[in-house]
Amino acid sequence: MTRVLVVDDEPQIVRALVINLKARTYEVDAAHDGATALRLAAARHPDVVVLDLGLPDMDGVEVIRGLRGWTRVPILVLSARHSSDEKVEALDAGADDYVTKPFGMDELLARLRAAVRRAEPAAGGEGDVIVETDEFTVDLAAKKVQRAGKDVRLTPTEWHLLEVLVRNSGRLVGQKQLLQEVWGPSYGTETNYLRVYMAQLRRKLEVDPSHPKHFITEPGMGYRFEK
Amino acid sequence: MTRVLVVDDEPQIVRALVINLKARTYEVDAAHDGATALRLAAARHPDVVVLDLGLPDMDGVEVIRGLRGWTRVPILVLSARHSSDEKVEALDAGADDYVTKPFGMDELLARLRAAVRRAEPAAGGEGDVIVETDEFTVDLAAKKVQRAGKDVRLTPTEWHLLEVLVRNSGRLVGQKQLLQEVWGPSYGTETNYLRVYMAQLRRKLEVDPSHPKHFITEPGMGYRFEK
DNA sequence: CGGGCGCGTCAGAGTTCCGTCAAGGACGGG
DNA sequence: CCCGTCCTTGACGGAACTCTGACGCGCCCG
Repeated sequence: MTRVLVVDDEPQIVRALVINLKARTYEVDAAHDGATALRLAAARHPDVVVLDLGLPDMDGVEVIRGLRGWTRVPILVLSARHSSDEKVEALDAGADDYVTKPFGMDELLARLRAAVRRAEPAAGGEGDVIVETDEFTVDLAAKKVQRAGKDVRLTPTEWHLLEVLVRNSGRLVGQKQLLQEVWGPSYGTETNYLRVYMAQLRRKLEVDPSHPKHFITEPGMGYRFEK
Repeated sequence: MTRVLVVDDEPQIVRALVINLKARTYEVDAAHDGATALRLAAARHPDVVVLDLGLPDMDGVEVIRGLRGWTRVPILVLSARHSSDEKVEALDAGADDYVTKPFGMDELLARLRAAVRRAEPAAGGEGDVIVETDEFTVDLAAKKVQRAGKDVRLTPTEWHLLEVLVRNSGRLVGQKQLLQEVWGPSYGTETNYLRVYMAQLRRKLEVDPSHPKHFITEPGMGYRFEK
């Protein structure tokens, strides 16, 4: 199910959006200020963010930057300001779309669909995205891992970590990036989490967990997944 | 360079767009009807399409569908019609954005930048920039070095040093600059660090480390990386 | 011819970083 | 209310990395 984060300080707008979105079977989180928005985005990993620029605690553009520091989630800006400069600033800060109030609900929903659609896995059409190694297979779409024909049980955090690594297959992923993508932007330094969960993953997926073939440590830099 | 396909039947609008885009160093193709647009898109593979819905030969939405049949190129719709239904139809047909005429050029360009930006290689795919020599290859994005088909292990400092040299491929990099970029601004004189780590790099990457072909010392000045 | 300088090489000391284990706490389901 | 699962946190031994000093070599210049 698609998860939407709605950020606006006007309760009636939030209410209208939440009702309309839930009616279309979106999952909705709501925040009424920028700090909450950033926290919720980190905790819930929405598929799209609807963001009002006029927030009580911080500039909307700062929220955009805060998000763009660690995620490419689509951001649909909502604003009462029509000036061209405002739009340009928001878009260049990393927003995906800009709608001025008052807005038509139909149009907003269509723009939201467009934003979600284009964020979907690129090579659409064919079957699921499956990454294979000698010893196990990862199905990114189905969120399933198989080893020797049997499903492997992963906890949410383990899966999330695996997902980031597999999506960057072959590339080195910095520990800061890993931490921020899995645990959220404020967890840039808790490298002990990484150590614990990498060990879990290796125990569940590697033949010889103490001599990993696929989850490779690059000391001082990060980790790398290799087929 | 980014290539833009402009589709509109009003010459003055096309002219205004072409001038503005070329001034910002975009490469521009123009079409004045739907059939030409589809043909040009196939022939030239633009990075983004700016499409007016009101075309003489076919419905703009049909053009969108025609493009979406085989490409995910961003489509930015331009239209004189303000009705919500029109927007929804175009967006659901596969358009990425919808701007109503008359439009502000600044805003249009910002939306265009946003569309191009998010189409950029996410982090998936293979398309990394790779620097090659006879004996080894350096993948800057993946932080990966291969030699004779096998991965070479580099420590953070070694990698950092290599990165600076490769990014300045062919140019001389002063020792002060190297030291400051790798070890920090306060390390302008510790040239012994350089000696040690250059030796490591050569040992790992050069065929004959004592007679380097790629990591060349310029006595008294600095070092140079040569393919 | 000899001394100074810059560079390459080597090996050891010290520090940082990583894997592992285990215990405690939060949360949800039965 | 209890129990199981999952996340967090701390501690520790060992491995990897960085730093540092010593030495030899070639080159330039006195």
